[in-house]
Amino acid sequence: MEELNDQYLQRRKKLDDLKAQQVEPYPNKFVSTFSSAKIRQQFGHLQQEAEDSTVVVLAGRIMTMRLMGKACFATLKDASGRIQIYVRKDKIGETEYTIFKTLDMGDIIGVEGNVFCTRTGELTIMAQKVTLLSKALRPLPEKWHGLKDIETRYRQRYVDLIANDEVADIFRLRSKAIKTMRRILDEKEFLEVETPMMQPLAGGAAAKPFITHHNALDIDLYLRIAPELYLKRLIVGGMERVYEINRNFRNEGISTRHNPEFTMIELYQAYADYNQVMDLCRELITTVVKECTGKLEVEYQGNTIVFAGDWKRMTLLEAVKEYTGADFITPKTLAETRKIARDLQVPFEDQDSQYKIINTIFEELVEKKLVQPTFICDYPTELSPLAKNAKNNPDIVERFELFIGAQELANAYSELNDPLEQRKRMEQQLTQRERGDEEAQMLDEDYIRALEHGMPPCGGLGIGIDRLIMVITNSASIRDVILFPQMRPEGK
RNA sequence: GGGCCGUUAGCUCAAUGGUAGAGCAGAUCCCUCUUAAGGAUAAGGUUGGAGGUUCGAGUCCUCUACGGCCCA
Repeated sequence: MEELNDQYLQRRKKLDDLKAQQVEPYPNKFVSTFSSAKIRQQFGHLQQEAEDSTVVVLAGRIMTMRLMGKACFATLKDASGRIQIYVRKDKIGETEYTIFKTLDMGDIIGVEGNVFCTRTGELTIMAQKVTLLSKALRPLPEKWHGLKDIETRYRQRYVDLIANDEVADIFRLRSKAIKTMRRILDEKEFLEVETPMMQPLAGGAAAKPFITHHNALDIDLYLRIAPELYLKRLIVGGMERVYEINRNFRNEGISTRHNPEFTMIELYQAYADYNQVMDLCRELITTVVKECTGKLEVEYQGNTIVFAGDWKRMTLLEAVKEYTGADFITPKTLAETRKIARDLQVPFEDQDSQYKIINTIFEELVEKKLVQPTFICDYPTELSPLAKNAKNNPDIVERFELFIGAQELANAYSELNDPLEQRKRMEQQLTQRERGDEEAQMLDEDYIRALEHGMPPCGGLGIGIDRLIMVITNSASIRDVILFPQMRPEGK
């Protein structure tokens, strides 16, 4: 345990004193009848110096105290907000007041009393009774500046939530966004399902997995990098419309946009193609933005993002041409492609194919410019082993990615349902894997067996929930929208 | 992985290479309409860690831990 400071010791002493006076510092339960928000709602009409005789019971954490001899104003914080209480010696009694005076900021108390409005117009509870519900042994951060230290905010999110009211707002919004998505999909008769997080093969995306071990079976298992292949097995099974909202795990770097575990919604709709999925994607996001922010415009990191109206749609090659000037719509040789990449100062490997280089150019130079909602379509087949070919071009698949605020928010395609083609693609991935591409996909024989039973034509979509929440809460870092972001362990 | 920046009291922040300070919080006292309450008094530090340079290091150098930003 870390060294104990004076304030901790002081509070420990107060704890002992309370026990000596037969005051239970950690009682089992407390029944409250009001929240701070409910009090504001029900008594907010009270004029200055007006009073209501209704008795309210409320619990919360003491955030500030203004002690004046025989009376004290304090601010309580509960899940719904803050409210002032007024504790007077002549109202609660001498012994009780003596105990009250020993309480500290950070302590959790219950208050019983009636509501009035002060001379200065602040809605306040006149306490008739105060009950200690939990003694806090550690001091609160500074009451005015809150907790600023970013490292402490992430490592000790509980302190962050106590000290900085706006933090909980972000997570309330996050919850609302997810509920909204569930509601929309439920209305469309999608079935919410849960598929394995621990998989014998990590499929469905190009990413490095975490590996764990099952002792009884004595096998290694992967934490999933995507639920895709399982959800599509359900489409084979006839579920027709399914979605899953849960964590994926990717064993990669940590940045303002990447956390090793992150939340995705993935959905699959039988008999749909990527164009229908595109409409659904837009509906989901605009509805979430509208219901969470009340508007269809969002300020994000200095830009105004407009969700109303049609969203820009362009092919990958069109986007590369528009934002870099490099024209691959007119076919180029590999040598010409390499030269263009060098001229644009985009790095590539000798074994990279032409489309891989074009994709790198896109990632390096184009993504950062896609601030307004933009659908990028028609990806190269070799980079999309689970997507169905475009009708007239075997090099291209029916796929789109959605970019908002210069980051990828969604990925979707018309799902490949030809088992023979799927086997060929997975075998190509295996070859790339053997050549050292750790992110190439694995060959999943059971998945191909499932396709061999016949999967209806199907559209699939994945939306990165964390990044969507970043946009609607104007958060610069993914850590601001994840309650407990991954951190290196504290060295002691 | 590379570059830059940061780490000082519980919290928020100061401090030309020359005695480590302030505000809040905490302690004691005064105070029954305060709201960053107010007034008085006293206290609170191994400056992230380990080395080094120097008469003298929070400050300069090296290493290291953790974090932030940018790049890959």
